[in-house]
Amino acid sequence: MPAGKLLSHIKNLTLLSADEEKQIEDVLEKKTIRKRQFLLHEHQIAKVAAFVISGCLRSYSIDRNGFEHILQFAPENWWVTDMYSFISGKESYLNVDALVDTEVLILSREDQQHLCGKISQLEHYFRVITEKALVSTQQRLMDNLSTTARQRYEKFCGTYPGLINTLPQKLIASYIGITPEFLSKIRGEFLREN
Amino acid sequence: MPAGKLLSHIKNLTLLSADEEKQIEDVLEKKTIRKRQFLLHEHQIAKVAAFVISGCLRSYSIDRNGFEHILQFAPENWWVTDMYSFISGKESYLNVDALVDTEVLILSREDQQHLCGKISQLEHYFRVITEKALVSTQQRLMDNLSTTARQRYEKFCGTYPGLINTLPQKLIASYIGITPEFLSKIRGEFLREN
DNA sequence: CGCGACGTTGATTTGCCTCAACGATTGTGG
DNA sequence: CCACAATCGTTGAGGCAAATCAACGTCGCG
Repeated sequence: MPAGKLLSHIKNLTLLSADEEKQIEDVLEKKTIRKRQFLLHEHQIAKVAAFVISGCLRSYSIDRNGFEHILQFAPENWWVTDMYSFISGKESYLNVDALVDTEVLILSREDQQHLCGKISQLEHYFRVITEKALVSTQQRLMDNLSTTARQRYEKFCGTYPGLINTLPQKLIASYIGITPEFLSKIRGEFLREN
Repeated sequence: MPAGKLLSHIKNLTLLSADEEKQIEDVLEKKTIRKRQFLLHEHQIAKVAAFVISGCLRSYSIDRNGFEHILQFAPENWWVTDMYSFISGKESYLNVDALVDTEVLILSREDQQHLCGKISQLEHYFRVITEKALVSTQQRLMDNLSTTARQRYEKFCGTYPGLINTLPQKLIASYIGITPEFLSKIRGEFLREN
């Protein structure tokens, strides 16, 4: 039952009847994305969103100078897509690829909209998780406006202790918005203090 | 009929019966917020959100050095609150105040949740506008990670041509994440080029 | 009128970037 | 299973975008 993890995730926030569960399961497609493979390329249309069952994806953009900026890591139990493209139907500006071999459930925007019209608990679920995503993006934005690179790194360590030792530092640097070299220097200081 | 603007806004995205409109109107409270008055102070609990009928609010945080960082301007037809506090019930970290005399409709989280349970079109409305808010916050975050102050200023001018000549430059600087002095210098260059 | 916020401008400082060189680690083809 | 390339992390020298600090003119408002 590959959809089990997602159904549990939904049922943490609301209730579903057995019939509703079945309707949801029926539209989901399980998929494996191998390390370095893409779920979505920029300039494509993001017709689907992915729920991560195991592994880890990331979404990122590439700026005009060729630098990557990571918007989101998506480990177990996270959704990921290019939300802009997903809701507008226009070209995405994000890439989504796998940091390790990853299993996901695929849900198309079309199926999502259709099901949300039929199952009000599902619409509730998506409203609530979108609200949470908004809050965390807002807080990250405010952090970027008000704190130094070092403070952001310390906060990242506190918030994602699990990812620290898994991810290449390159990716952490990209997420907190600095160069890998500068992150290395911050960590240097850091160690020297203890 | 003070709720007219909000009902129109909802009906741009979905359909409402006359009875549903009435239920919504019944829980809304109209309020006037004079220039420099607060809708919400940090460390309070954000029990309500506000929909702006006329005027303009802003939400902002104050960092440990006493500097303000503007998260959002809320002109006509925008919602504003401290989303973090609104959904979690915990202490807010944002302030919301009025830049000019402003008329708003007040909706409590309690009423919102209750009505969304009864009127599925309303839940749909809030899901959709939350998705849009998420997209615009994500794009602003990516801009802050990948562009220079000058590019952000030019983009701001393009995106909010209406606000440029209304707002003190101080506030624009705070929104794009630079000091007022540096914004002044950018504008200096800018003028000298034309 | 006079005070206090605002915008401007210049001198100096600083946080972070750029570029370059070097080991260490990973991974890959033979 | 090894040799070699590619990628990653570290370190240092130098540079640049933006912050800081300070002085000054202007304007709106009590």
